[in-house]
Amino acid sequence: MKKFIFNKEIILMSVSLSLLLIFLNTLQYRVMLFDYPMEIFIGVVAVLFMLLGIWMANKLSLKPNLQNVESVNSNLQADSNFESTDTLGLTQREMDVLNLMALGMSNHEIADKLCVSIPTVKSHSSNLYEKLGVKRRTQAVIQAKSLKIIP
Amino acid sequence: MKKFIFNKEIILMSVSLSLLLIFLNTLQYRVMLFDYPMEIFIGVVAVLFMLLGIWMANKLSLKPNLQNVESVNSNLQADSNFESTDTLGLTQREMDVLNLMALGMSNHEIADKLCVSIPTVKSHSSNLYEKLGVKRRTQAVIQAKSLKIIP
DNA sequence: TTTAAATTCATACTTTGGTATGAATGGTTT
DNA sequence: AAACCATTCATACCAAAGTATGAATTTAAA
Repeated sequence: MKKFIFNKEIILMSVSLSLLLIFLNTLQYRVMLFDYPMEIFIGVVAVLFMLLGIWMANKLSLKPNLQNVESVNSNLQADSNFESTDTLGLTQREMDVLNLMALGMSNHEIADKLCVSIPTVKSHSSNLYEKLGVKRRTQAVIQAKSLKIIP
Repeated sequence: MKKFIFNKEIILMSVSLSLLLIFLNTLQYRVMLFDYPMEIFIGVVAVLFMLLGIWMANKLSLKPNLQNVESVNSNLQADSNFESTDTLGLTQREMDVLNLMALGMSNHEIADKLCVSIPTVKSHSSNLYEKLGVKRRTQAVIQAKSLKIIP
Protein backbone atom coordinates (compact mmCIF):
# COMPACT_ATOMS: atom_id res chain seq x y z
CA MET A 1 0.00 0.00 0.00
CA LYS A 2 2.82 2.35 0.78
CA LYS A 3 4.54 1.27 -2.41
CA PHE A 4 1.36 2.19 -4.17
CA ILE A 5 1.56 5.67 -2.77
CA PHE A 6 5.13 5.86 -3.89
CA ASN A 7 4.13 4.83 -7.39
CA LYS A 8 1.40 7.44 -7.38
CA GLU A 9 4.02 10.05 -6.52
CA ILE A 10 6.22 8.86 -9.35
CA ILE A 11 3.36 8.98 -11.80
CA LEU A 12 2.36 12.44 -10.64
CA MET A 13 5.91 13.65 -11.04
CA SER A 14 6.28 12.15 -14.50
CA VAL A 15 3.05 13.71 -15.68
CA SER A 16 4.07 17.07 -14.29
CA LEU A 17 7.44 16.85 -15.96
CA SER A 18 5.83 15.95 -19.28
CA LEU A 19 3.38 18.85 -19.03
CA LEU A 20 6.25 21.16 -18.21
CA LEU A 21 8.22 20.05 -21.24
CA ILE A 22 5.20 20.45 -23.52
CA PHE A 23 4.61 23.90 -22.10
CA LEU A 24 8.22 24.84 -22.69
CA ASN A 25 8.09 23.58 -26.25
CA THR A 26 5.09 25.71 -27.14
CA LEU A 27 6.66 28.62 -25.32
CA GLN A 28 9.80 28.19 -27.38
CA TYR A 29 7.80 28.35 -30.59
CA ARG A 30 6.10 31.52 -29.47
CA VAL A 31 9.40 33.06 -28.51
CA MET A 32 10.76 32.22 -31.94
CA LEU A 33 7.66 33.51 -33.70
CA PHE A 34 7.55 36.89 -32.05
CA ASP A 35 11.30 37.19 -31.91
CA TYR A 36 11.67 37.74 -28.19
CA PRO A 37 15.21 37.63 -26.86
CA MET A 38 16.35 34.14 -25.99
CA GLU A 39 17.27 35.21 -22.50
CA ILE A 40 13.64 35.44 -21.51
CA PHE A 41 13.01 31.88 -22.52
CA ILE A 42 16.09 30.68 -20.71
CA GLY A 43 15.08 32.60 -17.62
CA VAL A 44 11.65 31.02 -17.67
CA VAL A 45 13.25 27.60 -18.02
CA ALA A 46 15.57 28.32 -15.11
CA VAL A 47 12.80 29.50 -12.81
CA LEU A 48 10.47 26.65 -13.71
CA PHE A 49 13.09 23.97 -13.19
CA MET A 50 14.20 25.53 -9.94
CA LEU A 51 10.62 25.42 -8.70
CA LEU A 52 10.39 21.84 -9.94
CA GLY A 53 13.53 21.04 -7.98
CA ILE A 54 12.14 22.56 -4.82
CA TRP A 55 8.88 20.70 -5.26
CA MET A 56 10.62 17.43 -5.95
CA ALA A 57 12.88 17.85 -2.94
CA ASN A 58 9.90 18.46 -0.69
CA LYS A 59 7.89 15.59 -2.10
CA LEU A 60 10.65 13.06 -2.17
CA SER A 61 12.34 13.93 1.09
CA LEU A 62 9.21 13.11 3.05
CA LYS A 63 7.72 9.94 1.62
CA PRO A 64 10.83 7.94 0.72
CA ASN A 65 12.50 8.79 3.98
CA LEU A 66 9.39 7.54 5.63
CA GLN A 67 9.84 4.34 3.70
CA ASN A 68 13.42 4.13 4.85
CA VAL A 69 12.50 4.74 8.43
CA GLU A 70 9.78 2.16 8.32
CA SER A 71 11.94 -0.42 6.66
CA VAL A 72 14.63 0.14 9.23
CA ASN A 73 12.11 -0.19 11.98
CA SER A 74 10.55 -3.29 10.56
CA ASN A 75 13.97 -4.86 10.29
CA LEU A 76 14.69 -4.00 13.86
CA GLN A 77 11.36 -5.30 14.98
CA ALA A 78 11.88 -8.49 13.03
CA ASP A 79 15.28 -8.95 14.61
CA SER A 80 14.02 -8.32 18.08
CA ASN A 81 11.14 -10.65 17.45
CA PHE A 82 13.57 -13.29 16.39
CA GLU A 83 16.10 -13.04 19.13
CA SER A 84 14.23 -11.78 22.15
CA THR A 85 10.79 -12.69 23.33
CA ASP A 86 8.81 -9.54 22.62
CA THR A 87 8.82 -5.81 22.15
CA LEU A 88 6.28 -5.33 24.91
CA GLY A 89 3.55 -5.26 22.29
CA LEU A 90 4.77 -2.08 20.67
CA THR A 91 3.13 -1.56 17.30
CA GLN A 92 4.93 -0.55 14.13
CA ARG A 93 3.98 3.09 14.44
CA GLU A 94 4.91 3.24 18.09
CA MET A 95 8.32 1.89 17.13
CA ASP A 96 8.63 4.60 14.48
CA VAL A 97 7.85 7.31 17.00
CA LEU A 98 10.14 5.76 19.58
CA ASN A 99 13.09 5.62 17.20
CA LEU A 100 12.71 9.21 16.08
CA MET A 101 12.21 10.20 19.70
CA ALA A 102 15.54 8.55 20.51
CA LEU A 103 17.17 10.85 17.96
CA GLY A 104 16.12 13.84 20.03
CA MET A 105 13.30 14.94 17.78
CA SER A 106 10.33 16.96 19.02
CA ASN A 107 6.76 15.83 18.44
CA HIS A 108 6.49 18.42 15.70
CA GLU A 109 9.55 17.10 13.92
CA ILE A 110 8.39 13.51 14.29
CA ALA A 111 5.00 14.44 12.87
CA ASP A 112 6.68 16.03 9.85
CA LYS A 113 8.96 13.06 9.39
CA LEU A 114 6.17 10.53 9.49
CA CYS A 115 3.73 12.76 7.61
CA VAL A 116 1.11 12.61 10.35
CA SER A 117 -0.40 15.17 12.67
CA ILE A 118 0.92 16.13 16.08
CA PRO A 119 -2.05 14.60 17.93
CA THR A 120 -1.24 11.32 16.25
CA VAL A 121 2.32 11.45 17.47
CA LYS A 122 1.09 12.30 20.95
CA SER A 123 -1.29 9.39 20.84
CA HIS A 124 1.48 6.98 19.92
CA SER A 125 3.73 8.55 22.54
CA SER A 126 1.26 8.13 25.36
CA ASN A 127 0.57 4.55 24.34
CA LEU A 128 4.22 3.61 24.25
CA TYR A 129 4.87 5.34 27.56
CA GLU A 130 2.18 3.17 29.04
CA LYS A 131 3.66 0.03 27.53
CA LEU A 132 7.18 0.90 28.63
CA GLY A 133 6.00 1.88 32.08
CA VAL A 134 7.51 5.38 32.00
CA LYS A 135 6.26 8.92 32.31
CA ARG A 136 8.53 11.00 30.05
CA ARG A 137 10.23 10.66 26.71
CA THR A 138 13.71 10.72 28.20
CA GLN A 139 12.78 7.75 30.37
CA ALA A 140 11.21 6.06 27.38
CA VAL A 141 14.47 6.29 25.44
CA ILE A 142 16.47 5.01 28.40
CA GLN A 143 14.06 2.16 29.01
CA ALA A 144 13.89 1.18 25.36
CA LYS A 145 17.66 1.14 25.09
CA SER A 146 18.07 -0.91 28.24
CA LEU A 147 15.50 -3.37 26.89
CA LYS A 148 17.36 -3.31 23.57
CA ILE A 149 14.20 -2.44 21.73
CA ILE A 150 16.20 0.33 20.06
CA PRO A 151 19.97 0.48 19.52
CA MET B 1 22.22 33.95 16.67
CA LYS B 2 19.65 32.12 14.59
CA LYS B 3 19.34 35.20 12.43
CA PHE B 4 23.10 35.13 11.95
CA ILE B 5 22.99 31.59 10.70
CA PHE B 6 20.13 32.53 8.46
CA ASN B 7 22.17 35.39 7.02
CA LYS B 8 25.10 33.09 6.46
CA GLU B 9 22.82 30.78 4.52
CA ILE B 10 21.53 33.66 2.48
CA ILE B 11 25.03 34.86 1.67
CA LEU B 12 26.12 31.37 0.70
CA MET B 13 23.11 31.00 -1.55
CA SER B 14 23.68 34.35 -3.20
CA VAL B 15 27.31 33.57 -3.91
CA SER B 16 26.41 30.20 -5.35
CA LEU B 17 23.76 31.77 -7.54
CA SER B 18 26.19 34.35 -8.79
CA LEU B 19 28.80 31.72 -9.61
CA LEU B 20 26.16 29.71 -11.41
CA LEU B 21 25.16 32.69 -13.52
CA ILE B 22 28.77 33.48 -14.39
CA PHE B 23 29.33 29.88 -15.36
CA LEU B 24 26.23 29.92 -17.52
CA ASN B 25 27.34 33.11 -19.22
CA THR B 26 30.69 31.68 -20.23
CA LEU B 27 28.98 28.47 -21.26
CA GLN B 28 26.64 30.47 -23.45
CA TYR B 29 29.57 32.14 -25.22
CA ARG B 30 31.17 28.78 -25.85
CA VAL B 31 27.95 27.39 -27.18
CA MET B 32 27.66 30.33 -29.52
CA LEU B 33 31.29 30.06 -30.60
CA PHE B 34 31.21 26.41 -31.48
CA ASP B 35 27.67 26.61 -32.75
CA TYR B 36 26.17 23.87 -30.64
CA PRO B 37 22.41 23.58 -30.74
CA MET B 38 20.67 25.84 -28.29
CA GLU B 39 18.79 22.92 -26.78
CA ILE B 40 21.94 21.69 -25.08
CA PHE B 41 22.45 24.97 -23.34
CA ILE B 42 18.82 25.11 -22.27
CA GLY B 43 19.03 21.58 -21.01
CA VAL B 44 22.09 22.42 -18.94
CA VAL B 45 20.29 25.43 -17.54
CA ALA B 46 17.30 23.30 -16.67
CA VAL B 47 19.31 20.63 -14.91
CA LEU B 48 21.46 23.11 -13.01
CA PHE B 49 18.51 25.11 -11.78
CA MET B 50 16.65 22.00 -10.82
CA LEU B 51 19.63 20.90 -8.75
CA LEU B 52 19.78 24.40 -7.30
CA GLY B 53 16.14 24.10 -6.39
CA ILE B 54 16.67 20.76 -4.69
CA TRP B 55 19.66 22.10 -2.84
CA MET B 56 17.82 25.21 -1.74
CA ALA B 57 14.89 23.17 -0.55
CA ASN B 58 17.18 20.97 1.53
CA LYS B 59 19.11 23.90 2.93
CA LEU B 60 16.18 26.09 3.78
CA SER B 61 13.65 23.44 4.67
CA LEU B 62 11.60 24.36 7.69
CA LYS B 63 11.46 20.86 9.02
CA PRO B 64 14.74 19.52 10.31
CA ASN B 65 15.25 16.09 8.82
CA LEU B 66 17.66 13.35 9.65
CA GLN B 67 20.42 14.89 7.61
CA ASN B 68 20.26 18.09 9.59
CA VAL B 69 20.42 16.20 12.85
CA GLU B 70 23.36 14.17 11.65
CA SER B 71 25.21 17.22 10.41
CA VAL B 72 24.60 19.00 13.68
CA ASN B 73 26.00 16.05 15.56
CA SER B 74 29.07 15.70 13.38
CA ASN B 75 29.69 19.42 13.50
CA LEU B 76 29.53 19.45 17.25
CA GLN B 77 31.77 16.45 17.49
CA ALA B 78 34.25 18.15 15.19
CA ASP B 79 34.14 21.24 17.36
CA SER B 80 34.83 19.24 20.47
CA ASN B 81 37.77 17.58 18.80
CA PHE B 82 39.00 20.98 17.83
CA GLU B 83 38.73 23.13 20.86
CA SER B 84 38.71 20.95 23.94
CA THR B 85 39.32 17.48 25.18
CA ASP B 86 37.19 18.07 28.25
CA THR B 87 33.70 19.20 28.98
CA LEU B 88 33.09 22.11 26.62
CA GLY B 89 33.31 24.49 29.57
CA LEU B 90 30.44 22.92 31.44
CA THR B 91 30.46 24.00 35.06
CA GLN B 92 30.08 21.66 38.00
CA ARG B 93 26.45 22.48 38.51
CA GLU B 94 25.66 22.11 34.84
CA MET B 95 27.29 18.69 34.95
CA ASP B 96 25.14 17.79 37.95
CA VAL B 97 21.98 18.79 36.13
CA LEU B 98 23.11 17.02 32.97
CA ASN B 99 23.80 13.76 34.79
CA LEU B 100 20.44 13.74 36.54
CA MET B 101 18.81 14.72 33.28
CA ALA B 102 20.39 11.68 31.64
CA LEU B 103 18.68 9.52 34.25
CA GLY B 104 15.32 10.68 32.95
CA MET B 105 14.54 13.00 35.82
CA SER B 106 12.25 15.99 35.45
CA ASN B 107 13.31 19.51 36.39
CA HIS B 108 11.27 19.20 39.56
CA GLU B 109 13.01 15.99 40.55
CA ILE B 110 16.42 17.46 39.75
CA ALA B 111 15.64 20.52 41.83
CA ASP B 112 14.70 18.32 44.76
CA LYS B 113 17.80 16.19 44.33
CA LEU B 114 20.15 19.17 44.24
CA CYS B 115 18.21 21.14 46.85
CA VAL B 116 17.74 24.14 44.59
CA SER B 117 14.73 25.79 43.03
CA ILE B 118 13.21 24.90 39.68
CA PRO B 119 14.24 28.21 38.05
CA THR B 120 17.81 27.39 38.98
CA VAL B 121 17.59 24.04 37.26
CA LYS B 122 16.07 25.73 34.24
CA SER B 123 18.86 28.26 34.20
CA HIS B 124 21.51 25.56 34.25
CA SER B 125 19.59 23.63 31.62
CA SER B 126 19.42 26.53 29.21
CA ASN B 127 23.10 27.27 29.71
CA LEU B 128 24.19 23.71 29.04
CA TYR B 129 21.89 23.47 26.03
CA GLU B 130 23.67 26.49 24.64
CA LYS B 131 27.07 24.99 25.33
CA LEU B 132 26.15 21.65 23.84
CA GLY B 133 24.50 23.30 20.85
CA VAL B 134 21.15 21.58 21.30
CA LYS B 135 17.58 22.62 21.84
CA ARG B 136 16.05 19.92 24.00
CA ARG B 137 17.03 17.72 26.89
CA THR B 138 16.80 14.55 24.84
CA GLN B 139 19.31 15.99 22.41
CA ALA B 140 21.46 17.15 25.30
CA VAL B 141 21.65 13.62 26.66
CA ILE B 142 22.45 12.18 23.23
CA GLN B 143 25.08 14.82 22.58
CA ALA B 144 26.69 14.46 25.99
CA LYS B 145 26.89 10.70 25.59
CA SER B 146 28.36 10.95 22.12
CA LEU B 147 30.94 13.38 23.45
CA LYS B 148 31.52 11.02 26.37
CA ILE B 149 30.90 13.80 28.85
CA ILE B 150 28.55 11.41 30.61
CA PRO B 151 28.60 7.59 30.50
C1' DT C 1 40.33 46.33 44.54
C1' DT C 2 38.08 45.77 40.58
C1' DT C 3 36.68 42.18 37.40
C1' DA C 4 34.80 38.15 36.05
C1' DA C 5 32.70 33.83 36.56
C1' DA C 6 29.62 30.72 39.05
C1' DT C 7 25.57 29.95 41.60
C1' DT C 8 21.26 31.07 43.00
C1' DC C 9 16.57 32.75 42.43
C1' DA C 10 12.47 35.42 40.67
C1' DT C 11 9.07 36.79 37.34
C1' DA C 12 6.79 36.48 33.16
C1' DC C 13 6.07 34.41 28.98
C1' DT C 14 5.95 31.02 25.11
C1' DT C 15 6.47 26.50 23.54
C1' DT C 16 6.34 21.74 23.99
C1' DG C 17 4.85 17.56 26.20
C1' DG C 18 1.39 14.67 28.04
C1' DT C 19 -3.45 13.10 29.29
C1' DA C 20 -8.26 12.21 28.38
C1' DT C 21 -11.88 11.46 25.46
C1' DG C 22 -14.02 10.45 21.41
C1' DA C 23 -14.38 9.20 16.72
C1' DA C 24 -13.54 7.69 11.80
C1' DT C 25 -11.23 4.43 8.74
C1' DG C 26 -9.38 0.16 6.93
C1' DG C 27 -7.76 -4.33 7.50
C1' DT C 28 -7.93 -8.82 9.93
C1' DT C 29 -9.91 -12.38 12.39
C1' DT C 30 -13.56 -15.19 13.99
C1' DA D 1 -21.43 -9.98 9.37
C1' DA D 2 -19.38 -8.73 13.79
C1' DA D 3 -15.58 -7.88 16.65
C1' DC D 4 -11.15 -6.34 17.05
C1' DC D 5 -6.94 -3.83 16.31
C1' DA D 6 -3.94 -0.33 14.31
C1' DT D 7 -3.81 4.08 12.63
C1' DT D 8 -5.28 8.51 12.24
C1' DC D 9 -7.03 12.88 13.94
C1' DA D 10 -9.58 16.39 16.78
C1' DT D 11 -10.45 19.01 20.89
C1' DA D 12 -9.58 20.53 25.28
C1' DC D 13 -7.00 20.88 29.24
C1' DC D 14 -3.07 20.73 32.34
C1' DA D 15 1.86 19.99 33.30
C1' DA D 16 6.48 20.46 32.05
C1' DA D 17 10.10 22.49 29.47
C1' DG D 18 12.43 26.31 27.74
C1' DT D 19 13.48 31.50 27.01
C1' DA D 20 14.42 36.17 28.45
C1' DT D 21 15.63 39.36 31.72
C1' DG D 22 17.31 40.87 35.75
C1' DA D 23 19.46 40.62 40.09
C1' DA D 24 21.93 39.13 44.54
C1' DT D 25 25.73 36.52 46.43
C1' DT D 26 30.04 34.24 46.63
C1' DT D 27 34.52 33.17 45.06
C1' DA D 28 38.57 33.38 42.43
C1' DA D 29 41.55 35.82 39.48
C1' DA D 30 43.63 40.09 37.49
